[in-house]
Amino acid sequence: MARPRKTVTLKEVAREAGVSISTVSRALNDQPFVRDEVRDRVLTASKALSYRPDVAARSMRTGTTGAVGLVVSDISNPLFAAIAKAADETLSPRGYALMIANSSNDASHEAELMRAFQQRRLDGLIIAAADEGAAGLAERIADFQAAVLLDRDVPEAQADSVLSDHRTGLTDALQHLVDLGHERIALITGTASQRGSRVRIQTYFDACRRLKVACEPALCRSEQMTVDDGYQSVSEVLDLPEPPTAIIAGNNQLFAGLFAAIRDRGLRIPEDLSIVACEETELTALHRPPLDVVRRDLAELGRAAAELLLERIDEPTRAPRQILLPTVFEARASSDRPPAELAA
Amino acid sequence: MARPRKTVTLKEVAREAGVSISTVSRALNDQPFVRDEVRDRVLTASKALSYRPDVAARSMRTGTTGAVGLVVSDISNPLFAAIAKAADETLSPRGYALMIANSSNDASHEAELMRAFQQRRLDGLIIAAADEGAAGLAERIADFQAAVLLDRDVPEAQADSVLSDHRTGLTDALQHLVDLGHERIALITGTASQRGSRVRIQTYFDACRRLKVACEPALCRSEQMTVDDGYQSVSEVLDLPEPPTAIIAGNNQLFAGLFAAIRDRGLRIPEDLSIVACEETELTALHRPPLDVVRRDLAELGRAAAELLLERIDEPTRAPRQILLPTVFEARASSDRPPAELAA
DNA sequence: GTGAAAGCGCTAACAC
DNA sequence: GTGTTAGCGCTTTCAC
Repeated sequence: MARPRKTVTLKEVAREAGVSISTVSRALNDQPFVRDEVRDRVLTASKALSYRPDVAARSMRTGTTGAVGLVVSDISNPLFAAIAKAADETLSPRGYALMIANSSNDASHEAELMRAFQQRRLDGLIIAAADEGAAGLAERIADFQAAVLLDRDVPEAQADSVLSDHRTGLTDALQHLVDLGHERIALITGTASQRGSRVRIQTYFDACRRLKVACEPALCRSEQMTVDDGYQSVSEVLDLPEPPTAIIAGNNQLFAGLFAAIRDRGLRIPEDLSIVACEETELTALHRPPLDVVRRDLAELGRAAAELLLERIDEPTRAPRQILLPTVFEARASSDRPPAELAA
Repeated sequence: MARPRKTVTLKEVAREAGVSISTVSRALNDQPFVRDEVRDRVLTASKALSYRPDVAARSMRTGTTGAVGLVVSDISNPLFAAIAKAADETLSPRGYALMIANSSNDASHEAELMRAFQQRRLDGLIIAAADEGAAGLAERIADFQAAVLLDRDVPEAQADSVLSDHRTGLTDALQHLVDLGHERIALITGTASQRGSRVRIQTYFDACRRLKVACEPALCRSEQMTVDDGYQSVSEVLDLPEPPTAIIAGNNQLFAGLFAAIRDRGLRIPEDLSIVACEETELTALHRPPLDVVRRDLAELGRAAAELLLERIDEPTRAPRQILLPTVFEARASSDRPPAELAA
């Protein structure tokens, strides 16, 4: 079972440098009370043998590992890449390595991944949990010395969090559509077990009621978040006796499904149907006509999460903090007056 | 410095169960020679205290960590997500956790990440190196007990590798364009320090020569691989005295740049210009008209890499193996006869 | 300033 | 079958 390791240890460096193990340790860790001459000798020996400290052994003594984890619910979502990149760029100058794991939106796999990270004694965790209501999630989060929730709401976990203000962007989008004359607007969004979708649903009903437009449950779909789900939901909504004249997709996967569905039906944008995407992607950025979008700064999200985590690691007892980042609606050319008005 | 860890140890479980530490270890690791009654007692105690083994301590003894690393050159490339997912799905049933890290195509950051993984004594590494020619890369790879290269060529590393047969798909694409009557075809591809681009360049010149069409260096661009690079290269190629009538983009980022450039110039596809993308993405899949594409099975790539790695871990001395996976050209509707012929 | 030695949590000989 | 014990490589008292 035990696999051999041809690893250079402190002991060998010590022998090479002609000093004791503890002196090597001190010299290598920039501690005081080492003569410069000795320090040089140690450094030379260490370099010569290409010594690499064993993190496992060190962390057994110190309790720290210099690594933090990122668990994302869906790695195939390109948005996450921007977040991971920004987090990495914040953490790595501070000496932390970022380890990413993917739950594929499966709460039980996610639990396993968290356990794997926890057993590796990572110094912290940034997590976009698949299901905020999963049994034991708060405890699993609390197992970490430091944890930051990524646009998730798990009150019992008492963790720091970075949240997007989905309400503002979506409200502006709805206002824009209503201003154009739309009275039946559909929202296709993801599972209510994630904060983003929950807020969108709430916002949708609030705004529709306030703006005095159709506010029917049939026009607001909350499903899983795959492309296929989006396709299916859009199809059903368009088959309603009174179909909507505008559709908002709550995330990029659903938007891809929406896009495919209207393409397959031969609908023109925006003449036959107005559409709005939440999240900027390659598709929304490059399409002609330009597509209306509710954007947010994902790099800022990742950066803020990483910074919150670092602060928490430094100061474990501080009260949990939330950071709320804006979303912005950007009108482009995928919305227009509703078809009935256009015909008139 | 030392951060306290409120961790349940074997010792405490042993006390709780009223047995010795080693018995607990045996019981928990499904080893023989433990009475069922005792095993049950241990399991109960372990559960009651919610004992979690310390991977660092264990790995210090066994030399294994149960974790493997994946280093990608660009996490913002959605293709990698499919690979990572497939690799994860192969590894996790076998008890391995996959840790992903992103080099952002920066060879020195990549070296750091590899060091971080190596110091954590990961059992293996799957890597899509940013620069095949980076100094010391082969040594860094050899530092790992097991390593698999992902579509990269680093002969000195003597590692296993999973490669895509870029030649076949691209050759078929070129043949298709030439059959349509194109005589000036441009290739926009990435840095020659990665196998994929190198093969494409070679294939391009080989095929153009064989097919007796224009084969000028000015039509073959090898740059970095960002969207902006693609945009820039395409612009330059289209500004040539004799511009191409068809353009092939060597990856999805470059394709996005290509797409943006022709959109900004108001060129119609395929009437004004024929285009082919390497790699299927949201954009190529959803666009109207459907876009010609050179596809490959990314999940298979990830799966094969993971399997190769597992085999290597089990059998460290085996001779290195390569697996070559196909690419397929799929003609859709973004290629047509060249503009001159269409006008005729 | 430097070395000797303890011990982090665990597994694997080796006793019994 | 079960307990005792010796380290894995490292940091950190504590002597000197």
